Amino acid sequence: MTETAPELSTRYDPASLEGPIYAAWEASGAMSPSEQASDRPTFTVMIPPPNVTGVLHMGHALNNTMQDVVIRHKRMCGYDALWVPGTDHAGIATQAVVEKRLFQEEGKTRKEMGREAFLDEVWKWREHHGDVILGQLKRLGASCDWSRTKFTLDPSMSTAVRESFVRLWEKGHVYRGARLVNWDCKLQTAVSDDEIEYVTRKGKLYTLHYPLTDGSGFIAVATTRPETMFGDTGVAVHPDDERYASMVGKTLKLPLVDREIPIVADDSVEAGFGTGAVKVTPGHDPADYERGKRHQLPVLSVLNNDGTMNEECGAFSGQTREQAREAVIQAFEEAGLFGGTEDITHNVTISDRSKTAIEPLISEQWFVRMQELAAPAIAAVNSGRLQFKPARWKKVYLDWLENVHDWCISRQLWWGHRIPVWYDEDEVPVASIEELQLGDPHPQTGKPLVRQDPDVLDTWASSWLWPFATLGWPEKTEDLARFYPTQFLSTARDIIYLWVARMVMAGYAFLDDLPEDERCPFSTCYIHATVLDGQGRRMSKSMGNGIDPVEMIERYGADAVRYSLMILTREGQDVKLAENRFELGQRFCNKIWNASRFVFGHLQGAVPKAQDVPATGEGALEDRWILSRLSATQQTVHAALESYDFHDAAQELYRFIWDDFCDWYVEAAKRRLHAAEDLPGCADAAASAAAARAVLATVLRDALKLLHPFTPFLTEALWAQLPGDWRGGEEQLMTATWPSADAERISEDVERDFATMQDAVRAVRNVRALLEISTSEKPQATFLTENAQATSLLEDNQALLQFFCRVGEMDLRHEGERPVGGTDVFRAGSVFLPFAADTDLAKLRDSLERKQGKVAKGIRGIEGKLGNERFLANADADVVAGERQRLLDLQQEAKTLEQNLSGL
RNA sequence: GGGCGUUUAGCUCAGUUGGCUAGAGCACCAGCUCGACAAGCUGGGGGUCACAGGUUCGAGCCCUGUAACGCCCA
Repeated sequence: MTETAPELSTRYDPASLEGPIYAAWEASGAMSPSEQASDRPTFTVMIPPPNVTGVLHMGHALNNTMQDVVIRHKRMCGYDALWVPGTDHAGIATQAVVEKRLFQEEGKTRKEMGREAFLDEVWKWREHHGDVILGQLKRLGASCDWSRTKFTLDPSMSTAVRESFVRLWEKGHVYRGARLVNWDCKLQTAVSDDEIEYVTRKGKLYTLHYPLTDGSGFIAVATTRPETMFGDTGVAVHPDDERYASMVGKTLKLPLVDREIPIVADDSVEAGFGTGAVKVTPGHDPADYERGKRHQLPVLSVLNNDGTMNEECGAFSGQTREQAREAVIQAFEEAGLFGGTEDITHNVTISDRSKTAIEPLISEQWFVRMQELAAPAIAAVNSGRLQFKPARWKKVYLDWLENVHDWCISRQLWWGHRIPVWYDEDEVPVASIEELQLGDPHPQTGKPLVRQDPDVLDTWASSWLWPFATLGWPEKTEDLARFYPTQFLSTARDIIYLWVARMVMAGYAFLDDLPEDERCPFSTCYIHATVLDGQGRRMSKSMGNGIDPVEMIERYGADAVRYSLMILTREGQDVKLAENRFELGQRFCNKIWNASRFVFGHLQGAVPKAQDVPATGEGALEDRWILSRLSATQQTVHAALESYDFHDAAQELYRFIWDDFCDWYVEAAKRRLHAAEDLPGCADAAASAAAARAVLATVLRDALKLLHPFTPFLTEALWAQLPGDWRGGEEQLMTATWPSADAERISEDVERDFATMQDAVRAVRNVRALLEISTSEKPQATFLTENAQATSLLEDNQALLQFFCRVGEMDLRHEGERPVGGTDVFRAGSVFLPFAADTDLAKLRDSLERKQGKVAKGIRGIEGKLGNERFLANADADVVAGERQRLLDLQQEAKTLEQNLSGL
């Protein structure tokens, strides 16, 4: 008799299995939905495209595991499941990476190289270093349809981007103009409001004295940026500030440039900040820009695009901002106009990309008018067409859309979708989906086109088309008809407005030939947890506190990483991760592996048949019990997956596999399997063993299916070991059918009876431990129950009880003399094991007394309730009945404990 | 300044519409070479549910306030 299949080692070894299994999945083509549309419903997930330059981090691992769990579940449920993968060209990031490398390795700058040569280099770089992350997703087990992989700069995506731009242009949603934008001086491009962050830094507040033109003194202005004074076109004070009331309306002579500027009163000035008077520099500060507008002050730009002072700054021109700051202060000191320095902490605006200070700068850029596009995206959430999970993120989404600003979509970069606008010699623009040639006549003016707009579009201007451009839009493809709108989008909270809101806007803006309720690009937006390190800090490259998922996959296995992430991440809550947390999944995988080895060992040479499984309501108690638990677990897991409660599903599987199946059913089955071996030729024993084998096979088969979305490699490997009959002709688990619960098998009575058995076993084990009875000893045991019913339950399952308790002769009764011996209570009575000559009663007595204390406390609590008339009057009848029953149980337990103790 | 989240065992976290003696995993203590698994098995100890009020017959859960930590927006 072989207990285990020889090819299965005692430890699960993921490294040797994962590669071939993934290759087999790919070769099978099962990661793609069926070619032809059928009556099967579709289920579509679009991957949030990672940067083409990126490598997998824990956030990706978490997010993509969830998507894979969803897509595998749906695939098994019979959907035409499609998960579209791809990458994002990440304009600024990618260009910066290649620019840096070219400069370091070859000493070249992009400007020296020219646009085309530089772009060639970026494409080459992408060819060799891009899409690493997609390979890493395969390591994780992601079952994407790789045949549909998209890149946001693919020709089909370019077509979509041009189409969208021209449509917006034609409807007047896109415009060009000079506005104050966030300027990244290092990368020398505009960035949108969403690509900047605020950091609190220590800085200095300088006081400068501006003399009044009428010679009646000066006004002291407080500023953190003295060097921008060349662009000052006014000074503002609060209208209620009495200190300055008499000065409002007068003018000042701006030092160093001798310009006359007015003093204005404006509500936005904080009288308590600095001196209460602030310089107004509309060309270099968003707040001042607004103030300038309110008071019709001119806008003056004093910086070049690289952040140096421009020709407006006279002798200071050409200096850097830092140099100019020092020089200006010195000049003010020399002129006797410097009022001193104060240390402060203030917010500095930083570019997400270059991490350098953002310079607000007046610049000619392209913008999208957002308000009108936002309206249907707002309605989508309000109508329930789009659901957020957790729901609270709806508010974040709506807050942004309801206060949306126009979107600066042009970037002064080369890597990206070039703006499809051409100009004639009079600078009259025209937007075109088709590539226009210089020299061609302008469609409206007829004059020759002399240049194309040099700028490219913001990367999000291609990403926002992702849910449908990946399916072929603007072509009316079959894919688009079949798979749009999608069902599930899972992403990080920090791109709710950068990406999620814009995708919804785009769906409504561009898919206008679809009915209203089919335009929203997805029905559920799942906002996943943020992965933190063991100390609760965000994982970041600069802190070096990240955990590399690929390294974890290599150490613990992909399934362990996936499963750990799923069970550790509760919905909507950040997850703290340390490397050793993956041991949880590793141990669970190993448990599944070994439980399967046990089952396979007992199926070899004696493959049970489906009809060996006892009919509903028949068979051994443990059979009925585990089949009840199996169906209940199927229901719970399925419901949890349907509502995207990954933690709950993972938890329930853990409990079922480890506690119910391994600790109880497998152990219980051993008795019958061994009995059949020990009694060859005994028909009853053989039948009982066959039933046990059939139940083992049933539970394992369904458990592997239920586990598959979470631990796909392990379960696929084990599936291949399951006897063919039990695979039901489904050779590949990935595409096997999801099990449906047999509700008839779920029985409260059976579960209650088995729980009584478990409790009796625990009581015996506890006494054995207290009396230090070794496992090899088989003492006589008495089970004194409360009533005949309990006794007959134990009698019916006598052999099982004896096996679990490792006892010899058993005395089962509900009346008669109370034996002397080591004792504990269980939910239907007491157990007694005989004392040995040298038994130390202290531990036993201590244990019983502690229990007595707890029971007494419980009784007091319930008596208090039941003695309260208002409780009896107000509480639900079943709650009162429950408390009454509970009191009886506890009183019984107290009485038993009392008797048992006095018997010692 | 506004918004959101968190606070339950030494650690990481569950805890359903308010109703059993508040649960799990890890860690800890004691004992096990048990015919799948020592990445295992068995038993055990461990909690003033952040704090203060309130509602209720009854609060970890609902309400008000406070504190600490974290995130987002301006």
